[in-house]
Amino acid sequence: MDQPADSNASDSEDGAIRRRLPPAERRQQIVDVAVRFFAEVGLDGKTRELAKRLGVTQSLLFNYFATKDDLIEAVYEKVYIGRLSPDWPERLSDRDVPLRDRLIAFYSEYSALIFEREWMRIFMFSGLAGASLNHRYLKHLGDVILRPILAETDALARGDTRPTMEDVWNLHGGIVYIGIRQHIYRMPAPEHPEDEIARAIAKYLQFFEIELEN
Amino acid sequence: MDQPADSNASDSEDGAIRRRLPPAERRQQIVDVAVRFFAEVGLDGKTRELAKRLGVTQSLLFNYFATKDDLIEAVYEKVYIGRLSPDWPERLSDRDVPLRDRLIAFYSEYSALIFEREWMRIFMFSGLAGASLNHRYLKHLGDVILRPILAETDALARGDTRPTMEDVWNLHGGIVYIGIRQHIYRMPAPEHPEDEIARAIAKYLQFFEIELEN
DNA sequence: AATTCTGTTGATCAATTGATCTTTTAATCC
DNA sequence: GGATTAAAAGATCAATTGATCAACAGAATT
Repeated sequence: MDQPADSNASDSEDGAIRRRLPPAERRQQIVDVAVRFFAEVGLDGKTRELAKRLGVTQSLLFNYFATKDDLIEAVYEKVYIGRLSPDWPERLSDRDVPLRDRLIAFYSEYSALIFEREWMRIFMFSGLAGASLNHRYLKHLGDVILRPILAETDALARGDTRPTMEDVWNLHGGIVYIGIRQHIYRMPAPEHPEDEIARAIAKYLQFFEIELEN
Repeated sequence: MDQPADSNASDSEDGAIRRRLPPAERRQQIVDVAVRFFAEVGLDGKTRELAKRLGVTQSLLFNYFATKDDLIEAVYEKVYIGRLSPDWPERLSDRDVPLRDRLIAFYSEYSALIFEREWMRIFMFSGLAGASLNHRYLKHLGDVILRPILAETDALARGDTRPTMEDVWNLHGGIVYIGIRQHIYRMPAPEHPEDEIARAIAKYLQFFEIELEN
């Protein structure tokens, strides 16, 4: 029932037994499972249940993380790290490409990253808990993504109403809310989020009378 | 320090001592404080800390609620009940008033209700916990508010792109996201949310080429 | 094959937590 | 003013929880 009698216990790609992993690998495995676990049940999830999911003793966790908070910190980092690739500021500012295309390119890629249950929920849990990483992330997002979007919009806006930072937050929020509905509230998702993203962007650009070719 | 020696301990409007309240009043007081408490620390907040805030013994809570879950259920109800006044469907459908005015009226009133820390956070906590009240609320919102908005928009839209339910969710999400930023992520809020709401609505209507007077 | 090394287990601790129950005491009734 | 009622306190239970530590066992080394 448990596992075929494989004399060598430490292989079997994603099997169950494999005891005695090298530390780096075990640590990574713990963090991977912890991300899914805490994303599902919240940061108050119990170490014993996490250990059960890992097929491992609860005490083993404390060989790799001094405290539960340390483990959660590792979960944060695993989830937050690399979520915003560093070349987006310049790609968003590349005026050889129409702004609409830049925005669609960004939000298509970005939404593929964040419309993901683990990210979305851990981001929300950590936000509610007031985690500093959350604040830093949002500040970074504002500085590095939304502010350039505002600058580009402002450069192209033709109407008499100038775009503001709040306009960009509104665009952003409307898009992110798709993921919130799906993963936080577990409501049915739109079939083609890309289409909704494109529409949101069109709405945004049209408001400032920015033509498609600019 | 604690309280002037008021021989009758049970008055003093919002003072500290007043022991021995009538049950209905005590129950209400517990729920009121519990709403603020759980909104702040999450639904895993401990009964002992809640009791301390009430200036009451922990065991007293269980004289009014059989279990902690019962208390949380009471918190849900207190927070959810009456959040959507029942006359909005017709007010949103009153074509004697320009759609823009109807939308602004609704979202001004609605945002005043939901841009509130307790509501926003408990809604999010309960959403993450998968509470059924949360699902019911969102379904209700969709049926009773967003669907009429869609119908009204569709009746007035002049362009060749027809509005969809996702467009309405996008409008809604963009507005709600203001509150999420403020109360979940604790970011600085826009000074005049009403202005941002009006702008979001303008964006929405303009996309479907709906004039201000319609 | 024996030895060493270390990843992992199992037992256990102390603090915490939801919940129960007896006792106390403030308010009401006669 | 003393008796009665029930709201609240206080003590306590059993289960849970994060964390510790000695003992075990799988793999590498010699």
